[in-house]
Amino acid sequence: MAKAAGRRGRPHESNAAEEAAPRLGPLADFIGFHLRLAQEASFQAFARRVRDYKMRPGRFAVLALIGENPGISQTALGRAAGRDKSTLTPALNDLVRRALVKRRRVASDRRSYALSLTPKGERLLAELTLHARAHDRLLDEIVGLKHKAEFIRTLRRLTMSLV
Amino acid sequence: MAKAAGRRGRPHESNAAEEAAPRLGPLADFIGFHLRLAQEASFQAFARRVRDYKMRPGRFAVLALIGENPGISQTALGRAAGRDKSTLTPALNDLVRRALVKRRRVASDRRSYALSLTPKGERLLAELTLHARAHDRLLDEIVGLKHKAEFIRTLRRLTMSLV
DNA sequence: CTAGAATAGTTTGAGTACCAACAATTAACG
DNA sequence: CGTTAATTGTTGGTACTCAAACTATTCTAG
Repeated sequence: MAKAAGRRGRPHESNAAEEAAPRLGPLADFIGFHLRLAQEASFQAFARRVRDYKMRPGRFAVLALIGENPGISQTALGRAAGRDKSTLTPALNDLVRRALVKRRRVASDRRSYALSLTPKGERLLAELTLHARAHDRLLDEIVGLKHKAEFIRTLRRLTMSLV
Repeated sequence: MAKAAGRRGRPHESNAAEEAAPRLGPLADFIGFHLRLAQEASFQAFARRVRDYKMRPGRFAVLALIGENPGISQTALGRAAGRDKSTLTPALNDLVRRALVKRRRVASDRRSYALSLTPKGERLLAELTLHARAHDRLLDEIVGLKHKAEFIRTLRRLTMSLV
């Protein structure tokens, strides 16, 4: 394997080692590798789409989860979004500063916050959701509507099983 | 003051807003959202597995791609790994410092480097590949061997189509 | 009632990512 | 040849991530 080494004289040909399509080797069969590439591609595509809102997929997910679960705590939000709670602190600071999210102290447990959207946050979420739907329709097309449900089930199985 | 300010002592209600399983709302149907969660879970699981080597999935992919394509340039490596070239500079600095990768100047194009593994790099790659295979066998089990090929094809389609 | 454990959120530090701007080198074309 | 354009890798700026250490509060034994 991996022959084609050694000759150093006149590299008149593919000297530059796989200019177009490098070999993936064992990587080609690794689910994790392709998972990462696909996730990054989807992430970038969505980020480009909503660039004007200064929102990226993570922020959108936070906004959507708060909108869907008013009163949720930061810790629970982190679990749902798959992010460490320490990651949410600056993100929420930003969203609160932009008057999209409200942090309300909870009387029964003064350690935690109850998060909710402001009317402005609701409006922005509604608008972003339209873009997100459009983005996901594109993904649907690529995945194929027939396979979508099964594909998402598989992704969820991975998420759940690996913790 | 402000002691008995409210009604305490009735915490049997699910006041804390979705403690166990928050609602996902529209997110539940978004491929990108589940893609991110699954990728992160797989990433973490692999990172835990090879923690002792001070290697993470991205570094492993870089090592594997160089091993598979000796002489590859940093730019081509970045494309293959789905990373910006500027991201690779510090990563390669580290790998060179650890004597796992060699940077060789190319006579025919003195702008670029030809990357290759050192013997030590080859050995580490071989060892890491074993762990990667074990990790991926776990993923195979979750995905189901029957669906693996189709699953990877779908991921590749996403990567290629979105660029 | 009180000491210790557990939990919510914040801070800090290291790592990783992109992009834009840059110097050095090479290619394209008159 | 010489001017201009493109490419390779690096640097600097910003952003996002986790994990560990920390503060404040609540829970739990005893």
